[in-house]
Formats: sequence, C-alpha cells, structure tokens
Amino acid sequence: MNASHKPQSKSTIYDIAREVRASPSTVSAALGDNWKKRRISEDTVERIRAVAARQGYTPNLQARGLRHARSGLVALILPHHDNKYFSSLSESFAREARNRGLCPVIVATHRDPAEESATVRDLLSYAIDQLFIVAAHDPDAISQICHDAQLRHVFIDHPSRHAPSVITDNREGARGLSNLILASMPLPPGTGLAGVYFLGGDADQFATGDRIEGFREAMRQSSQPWDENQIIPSTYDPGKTRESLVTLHATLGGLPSGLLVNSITCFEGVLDFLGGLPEDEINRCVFGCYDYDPLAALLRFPVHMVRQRHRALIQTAYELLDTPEPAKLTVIAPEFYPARLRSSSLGT
Amino acid sequence: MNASHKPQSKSTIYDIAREVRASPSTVSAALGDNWKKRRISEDTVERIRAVAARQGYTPNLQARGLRHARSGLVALILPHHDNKYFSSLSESFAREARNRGLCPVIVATHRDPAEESATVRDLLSYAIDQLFIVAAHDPDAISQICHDAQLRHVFIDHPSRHAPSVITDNREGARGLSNLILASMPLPPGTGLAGVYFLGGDADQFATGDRIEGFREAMRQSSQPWDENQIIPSTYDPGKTRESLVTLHATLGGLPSGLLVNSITCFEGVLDFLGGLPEDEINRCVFGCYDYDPLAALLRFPVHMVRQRHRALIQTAYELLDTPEPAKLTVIAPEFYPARLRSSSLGT
DNA sequence: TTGACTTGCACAATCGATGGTGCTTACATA
DNA sequence: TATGTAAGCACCATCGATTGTGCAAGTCAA
Repeated sequence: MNASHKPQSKSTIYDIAREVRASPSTVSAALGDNWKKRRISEDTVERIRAVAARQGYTPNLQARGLRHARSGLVALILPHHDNKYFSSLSESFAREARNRGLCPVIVATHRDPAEESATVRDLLSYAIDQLFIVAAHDPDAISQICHDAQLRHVFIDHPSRHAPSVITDNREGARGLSNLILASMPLPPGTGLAGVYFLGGDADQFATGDRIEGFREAMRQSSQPWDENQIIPSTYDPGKTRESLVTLHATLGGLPSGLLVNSITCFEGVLDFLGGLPEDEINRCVFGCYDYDPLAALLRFPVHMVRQRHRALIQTAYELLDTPEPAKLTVIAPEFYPARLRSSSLGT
Repeated sequence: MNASHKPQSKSTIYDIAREVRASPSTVSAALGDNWKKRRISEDTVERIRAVAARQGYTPNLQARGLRHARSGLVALILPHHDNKYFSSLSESFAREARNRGLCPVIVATHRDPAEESATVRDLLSYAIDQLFIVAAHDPDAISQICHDAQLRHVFIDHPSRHAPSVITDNREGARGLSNLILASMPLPPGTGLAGVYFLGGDADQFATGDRIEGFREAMRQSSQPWDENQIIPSTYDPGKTRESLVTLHATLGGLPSGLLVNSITCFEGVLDFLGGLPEDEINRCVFGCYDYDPLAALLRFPVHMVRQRHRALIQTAYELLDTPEPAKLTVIAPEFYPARLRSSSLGT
C-alpha cells in the first residue's frame, strides 16, 4: 500500500472519475461486475481499477445500502456477551456471517424487554438484512415489528409462532441431566438429605419452562420423593442464585443430595457459595449444570453438564432464513457431558 | 403500538409529509430538536410527531449517515468472542456504547492479520465513528489506514505509537502471578521436579512479550534455578498448548513444580491434559493462570489468577477518544486472585 | 399606505452509488 | 450517400435525511 498520499477523507467514485476522465457511473460499473452489460471497454475498466487501488478506494456502504435498501449487515440479539453459551453462539454467528460476505452486528440487551425492542428498532433503522434473536422476551411482538418492516428474522432458544425458530430440546436436555444426577447419587432413594433441587433461571422464560418440565418428568419417573418446592427458579443472576442457595442450605441444614443448576451464569453463584463449605459436604451432593463450560469439567467435585450445539443452532438458523419456509420450528438435541467421577481420576 | 396498518416497507419523512401536508424538510426538522431555529410552529411539530408515531416511523440511519458522513456505529475488533476476558470487554464496550447513544459492532478476527485489516476496511466502509482494536497484530498499519480515513481509534492490549492506547500492566501482572506461584510451592527451592514454566501465548505478541518479561524478573529474583527453556509460548490454541504440555510432561517425567499458563484459552488445553493425571501428581504442581475465570477458582487444585480490569480498560479507551490527545499510552494495573489454598477449604 | 420585520414554512442541493435511458462516434452494408 | 447497428460511454433520477436559502403572509410603526 502506498500510504504516502494526501490524507483526503476518503476517496469516492467521483474522485476516481475525475482522475480517469470518466463519468461516475462508468466508474461504478467498472468497479462492479456488470461492466460487460454496460459495454465498458476492458481497457477503461483496468485504468479505473488501477486508480481505485492507488487511491485506496472503498465503497461507501451507506450510500450503496441507501440505494439498494439493504446494508450487508446481519444482526444477532442476545442477553449477554460474557457467558460461554452466548459467546459461542456469537462466535459461530460471526463466522458464518463473514463466510457469506456479511458484516455481523451483535448486541446484548441484558434481558431487558424495553432494551430488546428498542434494539430491534435501532437495527431496523440501519437497514439490516437479517435478524437473529436469542432468548427473546416477547417473540411475537418482535415478529410483528419485523413483519411490518419486511425483515427476515429467526428466533433461537425462544420460538415465535410467526417466524422460523430453532431451539435446543430443553426438556430432553433437562430430563437427561436430571437422570445423570439421579444415577450418580451415592445414597439409596429416600436416604439423601433432601432430594434433588432445580435452581436458577427465569420461570417465565421459555427455555427454563421446558427444562423444569424435563426435570419434573425425570423426578416423577424416579423413585425419589419430591415436590414442586424443589424447583427454585431464582433468575439468571449469580448473586440471586447464591442467595437462594444460602436460604436452601439453611433450611435443609445442608446441601440437598442433588442440585441441577440452570445455566452457567447461575452456576457461578453456586460456586461462590460452595467455596466456603467443607469439602466433604460438597462431596455429598451431586451437581448438574445446564450448559457446558470446559473449566467446569475439572472442578473439585463432579458436575454433569449439558451442552447446546451452538454451531448447529446457528447453521440451522441461517438455513431457515435461506429457504423462506414460514414459522417452522426446528428442535436440536443437546449433548450430554457426564462428569468424570471422582474415583476415576484418583487413578492408581 | 397499533400494529394493524398496511405492511408498507417502512415509513419515511416523505410519507409523513404527505399525510400532514407539510414538506419533508419540515418533517425532518420537527422530528429533530432544531425546529425552533427553523421556526416551525409548536402545533405543526406536534401534528408531525403524532403521525410519525402512528406510522411507526424510524429514521433511515443510512441516509442520515450518508448526509453526515457519520453512522452512529462504534466498532470493537477482537480476536475471539468465546473467551471470558474478551467477552467481558465486549460487554463493557457495548454497555458504554449504548449509554452514549451509539450502536456497538463487535467483530472477531480470529488472530488472523489478513482478516484484521480486511475488517478495518470493511468497517471504514460503513462509516463507523470510532474504532477500538484489541490485541492488534499490526497496530501501526491499522493506525495508518485509520489516519488516512480520519477515523478516531484506540488500541487495547497492544499499543500503537501513532494512536491512543490502553493496556494492562502485563509485566507486573506476570511478575506478581509468578511470585504467587513461587510463594506457594510446597518444596524448598531446587527440590522441585523442574522449576517453574511459562506456557502458552504468542511470543510475537505484545502482551505475551511483556508477560514473559515479568516472568523472567520474578524468576531472576527468586532463588529458583531456571533458564529460558522454561518459557514455552505455544500459541493461544488449547490443542497446541496441550501438546506442548504433553511433551514437557514426557521430558520431565512429570509435571513441573510450577506452571504459569498464559491465557484462559490455553488453560483449557492444560485442564484437558490434567484430567487424565492422578490427583496427587496434579497436587504437586502449583498453577497460575493469566486472566480470570470464576470457575477456575474452584478447580480440584488451587490456581492463582490475574484479572485484567476490562471495565477500566474500556472506560479509559472511550475517554482517550473523547479528548483528542494523540498517541497517549495508559497503563492499568491488574488485580490478583490468589488461589484459595487447598487446606483452607478442607475446613473443620 | 408603505417600508421593515417577523413568522412559518417550501424548495432545492447534497451525501455516494447505482441503473435506466439516451447520445455520440465508427464501421458496415445497400 | 443514406441507413443501419453496434460499441462505448455520459446524463439524470433515485434512495432518505439534512440544511442553506428564499418567499409569502402577517404584524408593526411611522
């Protein structure tokens, strides 16, 4: 790159046109790939391209977007960035966007419904081409906005009846996770301190609802005594989750025999509390975490995990947008990561 | 929102103008906040705003951006999304952007220099207003591009001589972390299996260079014997890091007495290998990780950590852009998270 | 009644890229 | 020479919002 030219703000097709003594439309055509149809001579095309390269020309995508009513932007709306599951979704989303020559815009809305719909409107204003919404609060409202603006969109985690959606099979995920917990509880049924508990998440939220359902099924099928009070959806906040666990611990006089923690975020709160407990007490409880984190696989105590296939979710979402099938719901099975049990790594 | 109107693509000031029987320029002024200067009557303003609200009008930001040569977009370029440190930066970056009424665009370039500069050009084409670059490969080249386009930008983690930059005090961070490791090594100096090792990261990269320097200082000041071969920057890839550790383990016939793992990403690779080792062997090695992850605080073995203050880094970066001081370098001290030692949580 | 202002708005140009519609040449054919 | 036809390009409107400027109607004082 010859970087020693004048610091003119940014070169346009008009600058190039002036230098080559051609019209802006000719320049535009020459830089695109339809110059044959416009019968621009190959010679002219090459002169124009040379000058464009020398000037370091890049098209003004706002102008192009204005003309085409498109922008080349695809957006992903999700609750948070700093969460392993969501950031994995981001990573996959961005990779695929760039494969398709699109520019990914990822916005976190902090589980705030107002921020969520404001963001949708904002993104609409930028004329984004496609919208992916993860764990929407009110999918139908968003669908309405998008339909009015004729914006192609797809939901992940929380489906909409009015648009294509992809979700993990949360019910099966939670059921399988619950069964993993039940299967590795050291004490015979009924002997445990206080059964298995479901902790964390937002009961109003779609995914959590399904997971609770899966938990219920597993509990019903097990020989464990249980009741609805063992379900404690304390929100997704680590602090709140910690408090719930503190309360539970005080009430029971110890940890329950099993604990299914809904989301890695809540799990952080749980860990924080566990840090203050004696090792042997922790070891009497079997843990499960909905969502996967590689670090969790080597904690001081075994943790069963479920991993949502972020890659598959994103791929499927893109494909649903490619083929204009309306309002189709795709369900993707999660993967299970049973804990390496303590005994197996004590080796010999 | 009255959602039952015709699905016209998107309302513009022209649509509003037609309905209110006013000119587009009047509508534009009325919707902005300079209608007083343009002497639009308050009555007219209110009529226009009412209609705008009813039509669900949102401004076309591409058109506005085209006119203003600005877009309202601020961009953050970083290596990856799915890394606790980077995603925390994202989170802080996005929050502050929205506080300022800007739309955050976050792009991962996977530590690929070509993708990095291509992305910068891409973003330039979208007329972004400000650019934040994390862990740039070639900051000076990026600065050049940005200067030519008169784009305000700031570097994080890897400074540029030609633009404002914010970094963590990596040398001190690594020195302190090394000292934490040295201080908690159970065996007297020289008795350990093979001293303390530095593993992971990219030696060509600025942050890693500084961290290695800090490691060297700590080692020199300690009574531990050591040499340069104890520094093994294997890249940031978990797989590669694992391989390096496998080799080291084979060469030494066991783990070293101390291991400073450079980045949480590499730490994943280390964990994967450790998972197959007997517990007592792991316990003979003291671990440190550059970067913090809440989960790492409760692993089966103690891990000292250093946390970069992502919030402060981002805040400072924004402030550096606010006040046009050129090429100022700000250094921010990291926080130390010494491991809760094993004994302390065995409690009584 | 007339000039001097003010009020309240409309007109038109502009940002950069694009694509439809011409308008010149050159060359060929009758 | 007149006519046809292609090649090679220029001109102009357009996307939607913004802003400098102009212009009519109303108000006021002399």
